[in-house]
Amino acid sequence: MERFSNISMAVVRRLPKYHRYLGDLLHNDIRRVSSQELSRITGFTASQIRQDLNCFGGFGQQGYGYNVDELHREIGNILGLDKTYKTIIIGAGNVGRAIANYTFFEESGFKLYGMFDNNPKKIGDNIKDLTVLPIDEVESFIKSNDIEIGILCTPKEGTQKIAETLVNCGIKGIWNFAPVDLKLSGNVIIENVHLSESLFTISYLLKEQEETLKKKR
Amino acid sequence: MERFSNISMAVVRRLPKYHRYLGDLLHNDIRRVSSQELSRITGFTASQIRQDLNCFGGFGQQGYGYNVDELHREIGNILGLDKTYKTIIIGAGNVGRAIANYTFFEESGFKLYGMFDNNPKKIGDNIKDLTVLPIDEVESFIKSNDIEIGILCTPKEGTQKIAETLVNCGIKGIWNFAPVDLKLSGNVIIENVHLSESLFTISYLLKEQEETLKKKR
DNA sequence: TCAGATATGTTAAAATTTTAACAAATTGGA
DNA sequence: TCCAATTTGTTAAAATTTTAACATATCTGA
Repeated sequence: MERFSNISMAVVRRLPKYHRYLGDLLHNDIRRVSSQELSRITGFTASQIRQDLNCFGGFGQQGYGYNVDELHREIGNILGLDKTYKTIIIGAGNVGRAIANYTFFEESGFKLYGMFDNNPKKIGDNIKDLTVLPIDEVESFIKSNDIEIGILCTPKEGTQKIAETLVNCGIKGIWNFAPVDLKLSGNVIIENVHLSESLFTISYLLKEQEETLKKKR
Repeated sequence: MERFSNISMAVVRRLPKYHRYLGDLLHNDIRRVSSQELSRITGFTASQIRQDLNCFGGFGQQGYGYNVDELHREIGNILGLDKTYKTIIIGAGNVGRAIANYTFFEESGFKLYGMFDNNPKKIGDNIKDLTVLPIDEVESFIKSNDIEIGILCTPKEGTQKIAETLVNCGIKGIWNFAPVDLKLSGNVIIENVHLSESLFTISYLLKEQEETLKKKR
């Protein structure tokens, strides 16, 4: 991924974990934490944690550590969790429905405004408090509702085309569950959840482990 | 992740992509491909592709390139796609149901043998051709059916405990959709799908991009 | 108030990952 | 048959990421 920022993706992908663990600490009324303790909890090295946090500023205090509440809030801000985002789901199949009903989604500031499908059997279905709309209406819907994020839960085939449509409508981010790598121009953010690749990785690791265990014997 | 193999996770995570793109080529009756062409398609550098493939053996031929069919098959074998795996799903909520109905899952050799939940309202539900069983029965079920992979679609709270149970029953791999990092001893493979972290990453990137665009103006 | 303990921010080193370079092998057309 | 073009496998360099080291600041208990 080509980006302008000097923060590496490796760091970015650790931020949500920090946020989650700090939330846990907060939940347990722990007010103060050192990088060493965070290391014990998260499994990252203390050095890495300090270095990561320092990308965004000195949140800690020498001799004391980090204030849990403050750090949790700061990372939340860095992650943009203070904002809310308007979203739609394309594809009202199993995955689309699961995301629609995923409570964490709205808890994190992502508000679902609409669901779309091209299958006449699904159009008109009620999912949560929404009615599935025909895909033809997606362009006008995005424009009139200022939708920022599109969630693609479509089968492989139509996905590239619909993604292009979304980008043309000015969508800013795409959460892609379809097993394709989208080729899109412009400044759109793409975040893939490639379940098939995740599965294949398990398959590989299981096979690898079996072979290593075999050799050890 | 600590592993015995000298193949890095970075390489492993690219293998499913190679496999997918080679499948596409095969589907289009393309018999031969160079690392340069693969680079164009996949977005990885030709150098990286050659280096990755060479971790597993010399599949290509100088002056010719790679035979698509052969390479596709070889990578499939490396990924262990020739095998089948017996799986169960824990948690018959939205995510659990989506996975159960995810056709790609069974196409890839993962056979779903059972679904479990602790909610009396869900126990007895029919999902696909399976009936949701009470979680108390999971131990005996795993042992008597030689289940190899457990798919955790449970809420945050109970997940660590149920994972420990699975490991004690001899499960080999866990596909974890719960927003927790499992702490497990032994040789069990853990593959996380942390949707919340994926969401937060989008949120971060959107905010970052907005700020960069603002500066440019 | 003082001194040892603690723990950050930061710089430097080590490790890993990616990219580049190129020799050697093969292809394919004249 | 021969030669230029192609393309791999492999080695070396560059870039990135992680880990270690340590000076400096703050805390805490006596």
